Amino acid sequence: MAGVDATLLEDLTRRGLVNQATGDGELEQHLAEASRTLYCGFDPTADSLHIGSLVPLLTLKRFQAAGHKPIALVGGATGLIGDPSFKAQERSLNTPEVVAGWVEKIKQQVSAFVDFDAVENPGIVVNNLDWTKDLSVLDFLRDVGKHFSVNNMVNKESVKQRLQREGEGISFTEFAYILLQSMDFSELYKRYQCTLQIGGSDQWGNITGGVDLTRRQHRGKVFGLTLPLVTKADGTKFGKTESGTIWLDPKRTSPYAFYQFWLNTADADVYKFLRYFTFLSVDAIDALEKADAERQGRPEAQGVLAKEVTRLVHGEEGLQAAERISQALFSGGIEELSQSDLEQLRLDGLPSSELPREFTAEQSLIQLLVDAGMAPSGKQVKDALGRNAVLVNGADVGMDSNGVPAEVFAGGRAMHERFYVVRLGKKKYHLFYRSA
RNA sequence: GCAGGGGUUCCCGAGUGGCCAAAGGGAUCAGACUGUAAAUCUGACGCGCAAGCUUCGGUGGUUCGAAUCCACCCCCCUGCACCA
Repeated sequence: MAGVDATLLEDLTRRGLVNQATGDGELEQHLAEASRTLYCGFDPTADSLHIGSLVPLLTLKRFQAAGHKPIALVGGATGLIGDPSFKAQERSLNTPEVVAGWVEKIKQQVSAFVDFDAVENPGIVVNNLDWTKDLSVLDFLRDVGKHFSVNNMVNKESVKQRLQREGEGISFTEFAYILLQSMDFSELYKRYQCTLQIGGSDQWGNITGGVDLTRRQHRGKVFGLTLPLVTKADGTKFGKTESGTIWLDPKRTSPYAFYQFWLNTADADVYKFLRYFTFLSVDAIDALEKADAERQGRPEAQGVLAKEVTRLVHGEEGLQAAERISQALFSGGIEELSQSDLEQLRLDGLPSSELPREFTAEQSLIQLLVDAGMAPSGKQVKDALGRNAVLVNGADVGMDSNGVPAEVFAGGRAMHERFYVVRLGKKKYHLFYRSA
């Protein structure tokens, strides 16, 4: 057996990645002794994971790097039910076809973080639908249900608000979710000698359920470890921006937008995020923090964070593209961009739209920008226009230009005959062009 | 099924006949200041450039006028009953 890195848990702790663990410290020894198999589940609630899943995903990777065997479980079954943990309300069910489609997408996504070819400790991806789809209700109730105490389940913190809070209830379906997830752990223990489940802190109840079930069904000693919920210092929700959730799928969130998201991390959060989301050593991160503190002005940490995480998720190419765009837009001189630079930015994922040859009478500048997705409502564009916050190829456009888009996008004002870089506010860019 | 409580603009939450596109807070957007920060201040925040238009679970009604009153319906919560 290849050696395992016995300091893994210590490193995780230093990173602040350990929220809770079962087993009174026995886990550390368990992991230090031998290469273990562990798993983490990802339910398909959309066709892509978002950055909320990044912490567990990367943690799986950390375990593998330390010599353990990771299993990424995609919840083809659990996704059909819906995890009630700490959810304020019952969710509507998705059809089996839809969930099955999502499962495939999530499988692929997850696969990027697990090394299947490691000789000693290859990872695998499984789907819990495989061992639940043919299970009969009676078998389920007798073999699994019998091990659960409703009294116990009712006392779980994760469903408390649904049980007590006025205005919301919980269906039996969601209430039974924990049985399914617990079954997964027990099943993986049986099939792969999986002895550790990791997950977000909201998964504690489900994880301990699995630990108990494994013991009851197989007299197996298994462990659970939860990771902290990612929070921001200002109290707002992590992973959301003006334009919505940050997804891992480049079709939903371009590498550029992804990169920008991390680059905009608040100082108060950035070092914590570096520990959570990168593989840089804690010492290196501490050193960076110290250097930033000593230097006046802008810290380097955000740049490092954006670079590292974008590379992890979108690869070197995605990172290059993101950096090219960011460089071009924010480090001055858009007017110096060559025609091929502009073309490249478009390919790199800078939001862009084609302009019509002729403008109709109804087309106002405001409407054009709204249609391009630069703002959700015309009011915002109007506000920006009124404050000279709209720039076309570097020159600001006032409210009086609203009615005359043909003038704003006149051929003579184009870059290389056909490009217009429009900036709204400080950070929102959009490339308008006419086909060549 | 019965009784009681409730469904308001992204969220929380005021509003119980006109002064309501609807208080306040949060989130969000823009401006100033900055570091593409934070904090702070300013403006915006249903839709529409505007005139204006469409909202307060749904449908009808009363009224000059309804988020506010009435009727019916839908949904949620709590308790009781039913299941026994």
